[in-house]
Amino acid sequence: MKISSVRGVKDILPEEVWKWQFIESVSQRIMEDYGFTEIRIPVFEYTELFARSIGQETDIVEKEMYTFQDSKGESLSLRPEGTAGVVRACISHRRLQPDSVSKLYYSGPMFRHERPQKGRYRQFYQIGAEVFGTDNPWVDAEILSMLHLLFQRLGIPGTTLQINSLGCTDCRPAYRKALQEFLVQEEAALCTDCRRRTQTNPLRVLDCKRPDCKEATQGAPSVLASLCRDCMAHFEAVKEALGLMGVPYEVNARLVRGLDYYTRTTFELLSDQLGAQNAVAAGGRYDGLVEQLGGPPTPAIGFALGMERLATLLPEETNHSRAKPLYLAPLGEAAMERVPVLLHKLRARGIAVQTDYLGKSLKSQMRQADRMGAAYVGILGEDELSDGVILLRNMETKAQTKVPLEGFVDQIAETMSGEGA
RNA sequence: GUGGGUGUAGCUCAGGUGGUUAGAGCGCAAGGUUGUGGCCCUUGAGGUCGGGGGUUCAAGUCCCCUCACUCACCCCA
Repeated sequence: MKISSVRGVKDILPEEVWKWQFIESVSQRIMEDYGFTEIRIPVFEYTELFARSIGQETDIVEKEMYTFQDSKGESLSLRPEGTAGVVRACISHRRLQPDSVSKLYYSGPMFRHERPQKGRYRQFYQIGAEVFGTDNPWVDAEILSMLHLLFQRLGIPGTTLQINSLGCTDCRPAYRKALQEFLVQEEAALCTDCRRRTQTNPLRVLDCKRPDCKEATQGAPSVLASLCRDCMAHFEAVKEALGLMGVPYEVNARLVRGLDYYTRTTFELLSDQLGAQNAVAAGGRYDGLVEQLGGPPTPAIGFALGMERLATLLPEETNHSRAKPLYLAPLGEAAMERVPVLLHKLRARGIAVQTDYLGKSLKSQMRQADRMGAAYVGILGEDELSDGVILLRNMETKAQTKVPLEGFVDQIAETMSGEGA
């Protein structure tokens, strides 16, 4: 029986895995520098957690979660995103104290049952970060500057940062109502989806891609114009800080987020090279979520970035070269018998060394050594064995020297460290 | 969930109007040097032509179904 992988998931093969390692190591470094520490949370939670945080009415919860019952009949779901779990963990462990800030990051697979598409998989990897305990607008700007720096370090070209503010519980309801009234009047010009959204989630109509809908909502009231004084001041401060730091951005008053918990600052980092799935990173403030999930009132902000999307944007030349190994080429059975112990001693000294296990010809072994980028090849044949030496070939200069078997490990350790290999 | 495109060796792809043993390049393996890499040359391995059904004397090629991939809608990182 031929077994295949599940639809919408993919293997990250050895040729490509460097991209994930690179993204992980660079972002980990930056986030640590910004004062974030890692938290590792479960891949599944009670379904209710996601329903209450992301929003019962959202598509993610309504039809995209991998939900199942365990043997006790509890409804569990594979996480469709990371923020809910992080918030839950912080509440569970009572880590959210008044007047203190905590900064956490996470990474790992998320699961959503969507139709697979370019940059959209059913198991996909995200890196995310959250700041709890302050609504200081400088922190919003700090998060954005961190993303800006991250993309710079990764060498990702052609991205733009869009920001918006969705207001708070004081000012958003009024805006929502005003927008709804406007949309009802324009209803004739809207697509069927947008007519439905007018009732369920009017803000999303602003995000519709259809030209007709865009046209019809040209004159729609702007969120930004309806912000209360505090939200307005907050948004102005974020923009000012970004300006002072030289982080380029665009204000997009139609930028709306899909998850219900967002308040005030929201943002997306868009790429011009990804087709329809063009959001590489996105996030925003969610000042009400912690309390809503049963924690103390705690303002918070965070983001998540999609690793697959980022990986496709990485310039190929980013590929880092790994340390050039030593290749041990035995010839004949007597020589091959000496190999295991020799390998062990070399590796115990921290030397990267590889060998042939198939008893191939020297020519084959040389080819193989060349392919794996070996710096040196140690040839051990009958002649060498009887002389008690190993013939050490420098693959770059082609120079060959006889090294006594006795001191081989020490000598090669010195030779290879001397070249920073 | 809805539409469009595509499915031939590990990879990238050729295979007019259906007609004998299905091809190339790259990659892989062996050899060209009695024990020596990159270039070059030779040879070789590797394919139920996504799967199933149908039309036909004959199907990789036509028809139907199905699955997968892909792009867009939708949704979103």
